[in-house]
Amino acid sequence: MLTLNSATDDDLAPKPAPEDIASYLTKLNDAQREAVEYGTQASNASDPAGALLVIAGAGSGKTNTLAHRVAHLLVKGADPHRILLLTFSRRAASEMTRRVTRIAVNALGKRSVIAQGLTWSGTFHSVGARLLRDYADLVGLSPSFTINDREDSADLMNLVRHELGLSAKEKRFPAKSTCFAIYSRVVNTGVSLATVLDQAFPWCREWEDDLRRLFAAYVNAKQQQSVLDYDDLLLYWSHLAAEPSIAADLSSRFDHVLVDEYQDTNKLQASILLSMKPDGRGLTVVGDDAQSIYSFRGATMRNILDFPSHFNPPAKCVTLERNYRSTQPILAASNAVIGLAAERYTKNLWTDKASAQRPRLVSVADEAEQARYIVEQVLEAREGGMTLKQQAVLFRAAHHSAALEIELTRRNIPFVKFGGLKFLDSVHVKDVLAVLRWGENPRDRVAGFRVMQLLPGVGPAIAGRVLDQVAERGGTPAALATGLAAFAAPLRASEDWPALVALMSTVCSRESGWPAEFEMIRRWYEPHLERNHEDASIRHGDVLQMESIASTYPTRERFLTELTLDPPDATSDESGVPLIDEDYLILSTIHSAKGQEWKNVFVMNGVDGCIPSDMGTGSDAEIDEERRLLYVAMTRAKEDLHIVTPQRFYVHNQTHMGDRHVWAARTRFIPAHLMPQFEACAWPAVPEPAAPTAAGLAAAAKARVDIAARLKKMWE
DNA sequence: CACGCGACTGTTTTT
DNA sequence: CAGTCGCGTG
Repeated sequence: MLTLNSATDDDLAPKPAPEDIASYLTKLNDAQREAVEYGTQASNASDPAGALLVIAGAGSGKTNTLAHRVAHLLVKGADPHRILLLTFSRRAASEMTRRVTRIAVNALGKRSVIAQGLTWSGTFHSVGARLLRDYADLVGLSPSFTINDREDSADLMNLVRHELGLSAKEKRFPAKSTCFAIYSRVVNTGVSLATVLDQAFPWCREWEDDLRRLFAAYVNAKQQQSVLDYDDLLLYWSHLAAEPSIAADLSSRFDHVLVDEYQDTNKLQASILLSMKPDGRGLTVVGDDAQSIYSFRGATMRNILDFPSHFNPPAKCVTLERNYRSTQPILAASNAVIGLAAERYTKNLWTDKASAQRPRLVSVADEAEQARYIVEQVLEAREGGMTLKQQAVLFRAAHHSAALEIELTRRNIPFVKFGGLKFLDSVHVKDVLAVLRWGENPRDRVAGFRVMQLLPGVGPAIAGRVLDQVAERGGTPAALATGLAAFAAPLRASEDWPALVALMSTVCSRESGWPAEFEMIRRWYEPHLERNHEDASIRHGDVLQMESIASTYPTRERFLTELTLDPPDATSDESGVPLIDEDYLILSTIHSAKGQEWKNVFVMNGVDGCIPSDMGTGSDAEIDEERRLLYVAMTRAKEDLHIVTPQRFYVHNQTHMGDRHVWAARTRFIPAHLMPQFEACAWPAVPEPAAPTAAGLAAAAKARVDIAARLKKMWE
C-alpha cells in the first residue's frame, strides 16, 4: 500500500515549492500558523517535537487549525497511518478527514493516498474498540466481544441486581440507569464510590455497600459474557497502555497523536494519552476550557488547565483569540458572561465584525408565547432570505423544546432535533440488534433475554435456562445453535420456537452472509412487531431504514460496533426526517450544538431553573459549568442572538386543566450589571390596550349575564 | 411461569 | 407520563 513517505512516493512527487506551502499557510493568522507549524520546521516524522497545547476560543478556527496541522504534518512527510486523531464524535472525525484531505491534496495533489491514509481517526471509544480487537488475545478477552450501549449496560446491571436480590427491599433501590450512572462516574473520574455518592448522588448514599456488591457482580457478569460497556473501552485501553510490554508496541504505532475538544476528556482519557506519549513528543491537544460542559461524564477542566505541567519542559501553549464567527456585540456579551467564571485560561476573544445589533433578551409571558415568538422570528428571518438551516434553537434539556415542536408541527415548519431520543433507543431497533448481537456473541445474556422474550410464552425463567445451557456448551455460536434446538420448547411457545431455532442457527453459522442475513431477521421479526405495537408500520419503516444502513457496512461486527459507538443522532419521530435537500430548522440541546454555528440562534428558557438547571446548582463547580453552557450556546451565533425568558412556567404533572405555575427569574448568569450588553425587550410588543368605553363595558357586563343564562339553559 | 393490572415514584446533558 | 414493582390469575 502506498504511503506518503515511501521512497517511490518521494521520488515521484516533487517537493512542493515554498510558495505552494505558503499558499495554504498564508490563509492563517499568526497564532494559527504558529500552532500549525510548531515543531515541524526542523524535525522529521520520526522525531516529533514536544507536547503542544492549543487554547482555541469559540469561533477561532479551531477545527481549521487542527486540520491544517495534520495536513502540514503530511506535507512534511509524516505517515498518515501513523497519525492518531481523536475527536469527540465520528461526525467531527469525518469532517476533519475531509478538510485535511482537501488541504493536503491542494498542496500535494494526491487524493487517493491521503484519503485512504488517515485511517486512525475517531472517538476515544471507537479507537479503543479497534485497538482492543487487535490486542484481545493478550488480555484474555474474546476477540468477538460485543459492546453494550448505555441502555444495554443498564439492563445488564438490572439482571445482576435481581440475581443479588437487591430488588426486594422495603425501601426502593436506585433505578438501573442511576446505578449505571454511578458506576460509570466512578470509573471515569477515578474517584471513590463514597465520594461520587456524596458529590453527585447524595440520595443514594445509604446504598453504598449494596452498590459496591452490585458493581463487583456487574464487572464479573461482563467478563463472563465477553461484553464491554463504553467505559471498558477506555479502561481496557488504559490498562493495556500501562502494561510495559504492550505499551511500547502501542505507543510506537503512532508518531503523532492529536486530540480535539480536550476540555471534555476525563481522567481516564488523560491517563491513556500520557502512557502512550509519556514525554509528550508528538502529542497535540486542542480545546477551550471555557467550553468544558461534560463533567457529568467525568470530564474535568483540570486536564486542559494542568496539561503543560505534565511535561518537562512544559508543553508549548498557543492561544487563538481572534474570533471569526460572531459580531462584536454578541462576542462582547458572551465574554461578559464567561468573565464571571472562577477559573480559566484568560483569553480575550476579539473580532472585527461590527454590528449595531446587540443580543436580544426577550421577555415573554410563558412557554407557549416563547414558542410563538421563536416561530414568528424564524419565519421573519426566512422572509428576509435566511434559510431555516441557517437558524437554530438551543435548549438545556431535550424536553424543553416540547411546546416548540408542537407549534412547529402545527405550522408545518420542518425541523430536525439533535440530542434527546436516539434511533437506538427505540425498542424495535434494539430488538433487531439483539438478534445480531446474540448471534455474534452467544454469551451476551441481555441480547439473548431480549430475543427470546419476544416469543409469547417465554419469560425470564425459560430464557435464563436456555442461556445457562448455551454457556455450559461453551458459549460458541455452534453451542447456541445446538443448544437452542435441543431445548424442549415451552408449550405456550411451541408454535414460534422452531422459527427462532432456524433463525439463530442461520445467524450463528453465517451461512446467508452479510448483509443478506439482515433481511431474514427482519422477516422473522415482522409478526412480533405487528403483535406488540399499534404503530407497527412506522416502526417497520425504521427497521427497513436500518437494513439499508446495514448494507453499507462490510461486516456484521463492524455494523454492530460502529452503530453502538456512533449512532445516528437525529430523531425520527412521527413527523419523519425531512429529506436531506429540504430546508429545515435545527433544534438542539446545547451539548449537541458543540462545534457548530448558525447565523441566527435562539436560546430557550434563559431563566434560573433551566440555565442553570435546577439540578446543577449544588456546588460552585456545577454552577460554573452551567455558566459555560450558556456561553457555548451564545457563541454559536454569527449574526443574531435571542435569549428568550418566559416569565411563568406551568407546573407539569398536575391534574388536567390545573393552573399551577411558577414564576421564573432571568438567569443568574446575566445579572443587572451585564444588562447593557443586551437589548432587553418584551414580546409581543405591549400594545396600548384600547380603553374600553362606558357603553362597551355596560354591553360586556350584559353579555356575561346572557352567557350565564344560556349555559344554564343547556340543561333545562 | 408468564402476563396483565394497579399503584407508586421519579432529578439533565452523551461516547 | 413512563418505568418499575408487587400481586393475582390462567
